[in-house]
Amino acid sequence: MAERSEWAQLREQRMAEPGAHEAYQAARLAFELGRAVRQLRQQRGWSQTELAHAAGMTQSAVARFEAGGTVPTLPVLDRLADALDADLIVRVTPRSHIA
Amino acid sequence: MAERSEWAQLREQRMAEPGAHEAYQAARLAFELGRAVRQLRQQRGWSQTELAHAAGMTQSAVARFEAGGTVPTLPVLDRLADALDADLIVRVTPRSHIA
DNA sequence: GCATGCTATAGCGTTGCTGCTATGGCTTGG
DNA sequence: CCAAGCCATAGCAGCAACGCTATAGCATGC
Repeated sequence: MAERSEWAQLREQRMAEPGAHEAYQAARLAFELGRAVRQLRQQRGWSQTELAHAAGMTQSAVARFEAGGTVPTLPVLDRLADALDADLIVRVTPRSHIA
Repeated sequence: MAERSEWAQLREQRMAEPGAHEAYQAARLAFELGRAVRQLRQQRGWSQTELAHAAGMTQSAVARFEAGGTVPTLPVLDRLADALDADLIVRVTPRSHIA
């Protein structure tokens, strides 16, 4: 874990900055979504290449996304979810309990 | 309703195209999210300008988003939700029931 | 009439995600 | 050893969302 990818380091720097609460949350979201998708994919025994094809993208895009390389856009998330026979749920709900 | 904005027409065209299932879903999501945010904002009795300021953006950005003008990105949604004291929930869950 | 406040659009520069190809490392099987 | 498959990155073009200013429409109040 000594050396990391370019964007992984950049993202980490961002998250460490003082007034970066928003960007931090976004990066965190990207990370967790990536993990969720990876989990679903592996549960189905699919390779990144297979998922990529099913979702209309390339293996590199899947890899980048799963690693949290970028904050994905909703269209992409939707296609991935669809390929995985999953539902994409996006909601803005009044805060019930403070994090 | 005879004349519409540029992007409203563009988006409608996209949604009408034959093989545009994915883009259609994205546009739909944008629309519903916009409505949800607008509702929350109005519940608080805020103007677009006030919300914009609280979320670190301008009134025009809020208006464009609420009208479904663009498919919002997760960072923006997060900031809006935060300004509205709301939680942004994004999840990819295995399909429980077919739509 | 005029001023004020709220919302909707237009136009434009900037940023960042997407989509792609190509490559390298790693493991497994022949 | 070599081939094949999987995953991670780099580098680049293209494009859509963002962020902004300015403006117009439409009410309301003076």
